[in-house]
Amino acid sequence: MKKTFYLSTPVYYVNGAPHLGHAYTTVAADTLVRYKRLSGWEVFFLTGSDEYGNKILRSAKDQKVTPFELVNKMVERFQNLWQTLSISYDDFIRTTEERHIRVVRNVFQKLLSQGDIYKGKYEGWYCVPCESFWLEGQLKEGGLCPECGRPAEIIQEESYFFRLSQYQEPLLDYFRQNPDFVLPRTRMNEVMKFVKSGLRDLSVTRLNLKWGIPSPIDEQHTIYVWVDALINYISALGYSLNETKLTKFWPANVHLVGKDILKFHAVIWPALLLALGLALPQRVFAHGWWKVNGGKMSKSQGRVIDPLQLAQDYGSDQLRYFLLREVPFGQDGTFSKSIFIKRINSDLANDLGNLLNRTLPLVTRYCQGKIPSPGEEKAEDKKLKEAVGAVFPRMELSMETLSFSVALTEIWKVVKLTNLYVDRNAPWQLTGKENKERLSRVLYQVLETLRILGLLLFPFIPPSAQKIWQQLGLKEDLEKQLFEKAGKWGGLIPGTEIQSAKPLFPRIKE
RNA sequence: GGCGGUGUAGCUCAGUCGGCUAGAGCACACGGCUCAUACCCGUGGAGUCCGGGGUUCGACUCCCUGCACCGCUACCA
Repeated sequence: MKKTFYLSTPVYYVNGAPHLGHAYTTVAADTLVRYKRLSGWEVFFLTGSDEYGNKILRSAKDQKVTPFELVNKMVERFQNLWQTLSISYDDFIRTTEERHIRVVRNVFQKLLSQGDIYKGKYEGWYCVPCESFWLEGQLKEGGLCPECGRPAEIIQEESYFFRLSQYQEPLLDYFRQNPDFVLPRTRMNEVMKFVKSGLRDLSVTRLNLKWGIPSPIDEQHTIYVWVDALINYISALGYSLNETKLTKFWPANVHLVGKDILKFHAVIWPALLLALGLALPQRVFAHGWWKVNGGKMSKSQGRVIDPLQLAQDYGSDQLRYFLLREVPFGQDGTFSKSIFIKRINSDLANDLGNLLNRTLPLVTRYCQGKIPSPGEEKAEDKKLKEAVGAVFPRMELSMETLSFSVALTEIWKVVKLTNLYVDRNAPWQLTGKENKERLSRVLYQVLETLRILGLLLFPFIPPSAQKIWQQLGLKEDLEKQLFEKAGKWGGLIPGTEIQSAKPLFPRIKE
């Protein structure tokens, strides 16, 4: 039986258009699952949309549409972006779907009946005009609402609570036994500290919120959006309805999240799972943010990057590559057009694209456009071949910890080495009859390396990798390959006709 | 305030157990090549390794201290 791999992105809150951060999480997720598929795993890759809550209600009012019309429109934009970015998700779950709502209500009911959810009173600062609760620390000086600036007041309301406090010790036990549960490590420390400092029970319903899932026994109370949203990870697998997929894929191998929503995934979600008697996910990975002009991305300050626009202007693989290569996954990064363009030109156009594009014409010219036969292997040939082979174990190591930039650096070492190999062996000088065999060997070496590079790069830049294969005359679908077979040196069959060279990554003029 | 982290070439960062002239990529300068997307290859310059003190035969690496910056400190999708 195949090993299974279940990876999720968050369900994205669709009160606005997707921005670079959404693209970042999803591209990273897609790359990881593509890598796993090539490694022979059976993958379930889930993404989706979170569609309830006050903010959406308000956005809808502002735009004079119904909330449902708003989220439908936004979901379409997200899905359109995913298609543009070659995102290969297996399922897209919307929290407004019946299959999700039923599960959320079942979960609520179960927790209620076993005493993990109880009825109590919630007390807090409340702004009446905004209909929002605030924490004391969030209020502006003088107890003013941070949103409208009017005074907030303390009110009490009935609410259902989840006994989060009960799970403090079990959570800590789990953390201690799985020190890599949260990555990067510094985030694990933060979570650990937070839990140690004491957990309070969590209010999991809101009164009079009209855009949400009503609790099963008390329709006045709407289930708190976070609880609703987190459950998507099991509702998509049919928890409490049809559990075939749940049995197969649960627990999740990785929940990929932005660092802003780490605690929900590393504390509240595991606690809910413990209460439900389900296994805990293996890993939660919190990645960093892209900063623009030195600050956090924000609409009000005009610091929003539209990933769709970038993909349309410069290419979707170019964007995928940049996001994963430029910054170590987990750290914050800086986005600017000029950094972006430099990276693309230097790595994709000059190093990789040009390698392919300088080699193919030689094959056309000296080998009648056909893959030559390898012939005798010299020491330097062997060196290149071994360097190519060495990438696989290194890549496995780095992908294990989601170190995409490291994996790409490893691949690029081979790209550079191959360019060097071409220079050293100068195939364009091996034109005489006496050199024919050597010429064949040299070109075969480079072409075969390019074939394997295509395979290695497929998780990162899928359509471009496929184009590399096409230009090499390969007709197979990269999606259906396995590292185990296709990663073996010698896959190119001499005599195969190559295609004419076409620049893969045109240089971008600044 | 508490806890955690960071401070290394112009820029972004690597530097495992403390050990010979501190590294990479990009940028810059010069040279080579001319198959190619004016590309690729080679050579080179520069760094008080945040400041101060200590341990040690020896510290970028360990300890103390000062400064600067960043993160977390629950109901913000």
